[in-house]
Amino acid sequence: MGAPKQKWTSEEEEALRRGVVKHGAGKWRTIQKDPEFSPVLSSRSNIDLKDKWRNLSFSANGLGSRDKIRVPRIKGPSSSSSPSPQLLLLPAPYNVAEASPAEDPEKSPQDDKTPSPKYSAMILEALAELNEPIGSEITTIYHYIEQRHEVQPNFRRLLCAKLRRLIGAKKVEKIDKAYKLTDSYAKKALAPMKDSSLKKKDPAKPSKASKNLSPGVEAAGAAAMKLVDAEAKAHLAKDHMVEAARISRMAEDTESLLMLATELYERCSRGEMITMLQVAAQREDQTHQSHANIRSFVHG
DNA sequence: CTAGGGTTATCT
DNA sequence: AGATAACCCTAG
Repeated sequence: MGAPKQKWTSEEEEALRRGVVKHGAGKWRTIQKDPEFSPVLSSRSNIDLKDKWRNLSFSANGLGSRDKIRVPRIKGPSSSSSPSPQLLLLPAPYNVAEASPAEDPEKSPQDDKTPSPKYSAMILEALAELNEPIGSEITTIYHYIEQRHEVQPNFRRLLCAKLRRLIGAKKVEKIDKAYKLTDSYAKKALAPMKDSSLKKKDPAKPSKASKNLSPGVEAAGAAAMKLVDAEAKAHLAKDHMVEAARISRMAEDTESLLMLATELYERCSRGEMITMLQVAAQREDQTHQSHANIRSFVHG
């Protein structure tokens, strides 16, 4: 079968564009059947057209400009004056004007701690944090990382490749559609926590901030946490909660913390996510009133 | 049949 | 390793 990979030719690409202009995006079968483009696109299936158009769209508006989220209209409908046959080729992704490598004062070569986001680390951490015995679905991992770090629109595709690489490195195991840390790697990851207390690689690590919480508070918090975690947006909530706690630095106050959890719980129950800054702000504003509410919540 | 998620191959 | 393009699979 030797069909290594069939790259799209300029003719095919243009035929596709014209087809979309003529019939509209989504009518792949129609375009492919149209005698006008049929000869050129004979070796392409309707699905191929769709996929190609998707790639084209992402490249066109993914990085350069996000004005039009979809359908990069090539030409106006009544343009019969100057066809300009080959000016249709897209200028490809406009890289967001990367600064010249000549000077970069803020970048010190010696500081190699975080040269780049390091996707591998993010994935590994996500997997470790999720810690699902059956493994984590790729979309779950994606969402987890998405809220933790700002990612690009093509990150999803990247994730796939990354995962595959990690599997090759025996760090990750794939079970059906789920990904999980390999046993050996998990051990290795947990082992070095014996004497390396100076590990401040990630100061924003959640861990357990609660120390002297009263039973009631702890239970309520755990309950809220659990419930939230069950939802799809759980990762978001969890992390944001921790973040908020950090920002406010009033986490020591058990009631404050509970209040946060309550807020989160209520919001999440309604199905939407909110920015923690808002919650934090609200919290400060209505601290006094909240205490009463919290008590009611705990007892009721 | 189409839309979208997921996978593999190939190029920087 | 990061990114992109082509390809495959499945739900609606």
